[in-house]
Amino acid sequence: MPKQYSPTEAESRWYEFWEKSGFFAASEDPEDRRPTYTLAIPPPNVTGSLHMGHACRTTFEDVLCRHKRMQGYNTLWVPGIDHAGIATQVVVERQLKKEGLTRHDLGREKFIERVWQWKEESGGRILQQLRKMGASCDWTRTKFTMDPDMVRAVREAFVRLYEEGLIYRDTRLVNWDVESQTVLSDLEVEQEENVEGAMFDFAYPLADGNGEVVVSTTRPETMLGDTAVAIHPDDARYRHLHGKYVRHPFVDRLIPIILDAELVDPEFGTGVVKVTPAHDPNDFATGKRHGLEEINILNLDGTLNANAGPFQGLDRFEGRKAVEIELGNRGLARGAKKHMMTLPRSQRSGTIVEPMISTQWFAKMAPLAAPAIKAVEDGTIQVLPPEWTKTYFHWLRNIQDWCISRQLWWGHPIPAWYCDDCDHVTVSREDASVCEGCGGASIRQDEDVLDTWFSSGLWPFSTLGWPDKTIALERFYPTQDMETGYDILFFWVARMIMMGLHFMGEVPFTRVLLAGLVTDERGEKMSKVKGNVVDPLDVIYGATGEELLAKAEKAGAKKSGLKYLKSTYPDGFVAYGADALRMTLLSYSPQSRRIALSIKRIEGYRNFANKLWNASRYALMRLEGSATRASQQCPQPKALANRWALSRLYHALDVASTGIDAYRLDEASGALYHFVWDEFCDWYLEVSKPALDSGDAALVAETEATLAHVLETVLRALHPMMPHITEEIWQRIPKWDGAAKSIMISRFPSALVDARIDRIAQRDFEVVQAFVGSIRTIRAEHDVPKSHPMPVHWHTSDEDKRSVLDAERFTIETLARCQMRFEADASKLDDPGAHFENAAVFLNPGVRAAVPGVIDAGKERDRLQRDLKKLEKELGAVEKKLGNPSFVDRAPEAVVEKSKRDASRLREKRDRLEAALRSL
RNA sequence: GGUCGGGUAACUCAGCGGUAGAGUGGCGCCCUUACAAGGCGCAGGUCGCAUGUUCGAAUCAUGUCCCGACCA
Repeated sequence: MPKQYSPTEAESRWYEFWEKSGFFAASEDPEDRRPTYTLAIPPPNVTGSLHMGHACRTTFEDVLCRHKRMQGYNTLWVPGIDHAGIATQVVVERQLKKEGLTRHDLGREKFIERVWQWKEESGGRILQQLRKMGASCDWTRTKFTMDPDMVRAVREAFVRLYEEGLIYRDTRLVNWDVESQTVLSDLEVEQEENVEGAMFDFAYPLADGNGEVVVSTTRPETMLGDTAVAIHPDDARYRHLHGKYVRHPFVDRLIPIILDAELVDPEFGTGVVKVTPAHDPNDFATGKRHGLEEINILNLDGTLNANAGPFQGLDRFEGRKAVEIELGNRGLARGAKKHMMTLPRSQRSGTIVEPMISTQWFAKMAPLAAPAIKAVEDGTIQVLPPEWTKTYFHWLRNIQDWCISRQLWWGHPIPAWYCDDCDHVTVSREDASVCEGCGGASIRQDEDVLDTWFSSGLWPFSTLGWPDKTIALERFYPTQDMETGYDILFFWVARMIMMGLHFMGEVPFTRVLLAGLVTDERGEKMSKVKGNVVDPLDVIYGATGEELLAKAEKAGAKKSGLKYLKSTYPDGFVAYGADALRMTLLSYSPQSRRIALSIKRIEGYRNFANKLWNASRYALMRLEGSATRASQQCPQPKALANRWALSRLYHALDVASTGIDAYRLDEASGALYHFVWDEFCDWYLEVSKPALDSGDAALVAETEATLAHVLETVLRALHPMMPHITEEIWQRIPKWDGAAKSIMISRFPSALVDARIDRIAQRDFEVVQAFVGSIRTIRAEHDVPKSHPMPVHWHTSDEDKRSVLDAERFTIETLARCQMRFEADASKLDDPGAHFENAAVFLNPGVRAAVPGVIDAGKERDRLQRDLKKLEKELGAVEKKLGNPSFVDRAPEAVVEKSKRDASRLREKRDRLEAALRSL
């Protein structure tokens, strides 16, 4: 085995082995009686390529799946991709543009063919990339939301909801994306806050020629669609205007002055509000209240239409300018001032969304939301971390109907047909050829498609074969966990719950696990423009600084972004490997909403992988030539270190299991990390050296057995988190007959079965550790070279400690490079200065010692005084506490007792330290 | 405007009523045959601020100041 572990080659080799061996596949065998564990992947976009968010999701999910699989569950992790309506259409349209074409040149059918062609060639490469993370998905069941069976499920769902009256068509004010030229749901509109804009004032002349009213707006062009001017009914200033009209300066229209207490805040601005029912949500509602005319002034591409009169044909922003200028020309402009505002932007295209009146399909949400609320309220579905339940409830309790139609070509067509001869709308599972209403044959299908999230909402059951009653559906629904980023709690999780409950009558999963968003190490959102995107594949396989820069530049990073990149990662990344990345992502608490990924941290876990690798090298070297093999039975050693190792293993396994079950993967991975590094490597392996070299056959045998056992067990425990390296090592470990072919299908260890708690061993070993530690400190502080022999005169009046230290003498002497001499005469240590020349002293609980001939008195005095100071501070705090009568009276007895014990221990130590100082 | 987070060592974070923790970084000594991607040791914090509850507060409550997210 080489000194350094190199992940790149090993990772792909083992991944291929697992996949080929069929270890990822879930079983539908009717004889298979194992309990199931199912998790549906949040399907990434077909246009997507792996980013840290995916890497994070994948790691968490893979840990959960591998853990359950190793625990004997029939585990199904359903993979798949989402057809991502707008995103995909944009990608293909961009491609066409390079050829000088638009989708309209091709026509709908050809365009869709083209999208499929693109999908086959370059879509879904993310599924390959997920494999690089080690994802143990059942790839044989990979689904795409546009697959024929998904299409059928979507149709079925649509038709049923329609039949139940939960889907309807209506004309209302919607969010229009002029760039993508489609409607958006409320969720797809993002509010950009604190944008500096202008509040423009202008006057409407009164129709009777007796004056004017001044109104304010941030969107002057909308005045072209004004159909009222509103004032507050109680506003004394404008009482004379009641019942009057103003005249529109550009289009021939008389506009009524209406009274509306809801819309108008008399304190704001002039207290007069222009009303544009067709282009503003509040005005729309006002229009409904007053029966106002709704005048649409925009074309679908955002240019002004014929209703804009002289301004027809101008783009909306040109129109704004032109209206301002023209109002100025006519002497109606009344000035403008800066105004901070919030702009609605399309999540997809980024363009400013225009409220527009349009006829669309909607899904009624309230009846679907009620059971979804209940499922979380009554605990059928558990949300972790639990803080999110409040957000979930808030959204569902205030939910608006969901606009589900989109004016795209790529997506699930809406299965509705309109008749030329009558008003009937035919909604049907099969493609319709005649009108259901009049039987006429001249019908045409709705041209719109469904919101992508509509098909995603069916994911947990559509992927299992719904609407058919398949074996898979029967067996694997409901699934257990849904793990995803909190950013799609509404988009997806809530909708899946609603759909699952509605169509299956059962929740789609019993736990929702929400993780934070991955950001750069400054906590800023990763973005191509900022140049701070860390590509998981670069982390896994390595990339030079130049490669990173070139990539960021190509992705459109700004200068400042490139500068940041250059200064933060000047040398790029070495190949850290997927396991190191996984461990890093796991180490962040799921409570935190931000995962500020730091390369340094990844490096730390790469080092951990290397540490594990070298520890294994050591163990394997020691086991070579021996008949000892790792066994499934926990050894029952007699030697202290071996018992201690098994006891610490117990603790680590216990925390790891509890952590995984509670979705505290940070705690689980942390426990194993610290066990491996701080206990197994730092102590146990060191202690095993003298034991294995002792020549004591019994000791050698039990140490070998323990060494093999602990290593093999901890590898299995680590496997869900670091699948590749654990397999690479595990395969080399001599094991029991009939061991599984792969660690991934072996049994996940349990503290009770595979380890052995031993409090006495822990207590005793701590004495050894403290002793060794004290000597090391003295050695380091006094610059005593390790070659220099260090006689240690020690004493204890505690029989247990005495026998531990005697028994472990050889171990301690090896670890601390010292010679232990028991000092029977305790008084010598009361005044070490009198009996030992230039002695350093240390005081461990119950054990005192002097190390002669090592010190510079001045340095030792400093050291002891430093210790004393620390000690006195501690003691002071405890004594103060004990001196407080109400503490002694009111605090629980155990706490008081502990404080008393602490106080006497500290006092004793202080006395001895003072004695040592005096005797210097 | 509403809701929810967060402000702990130089950095990134954990802890969330009983004497402040980790990783990274810093400093010193070591190329000791598992590992320099390492070992050993050391130094760093009045836990945003202010009040309160409590025998006891980083931890609970109230207020306040910053930062962030989501919703309107």
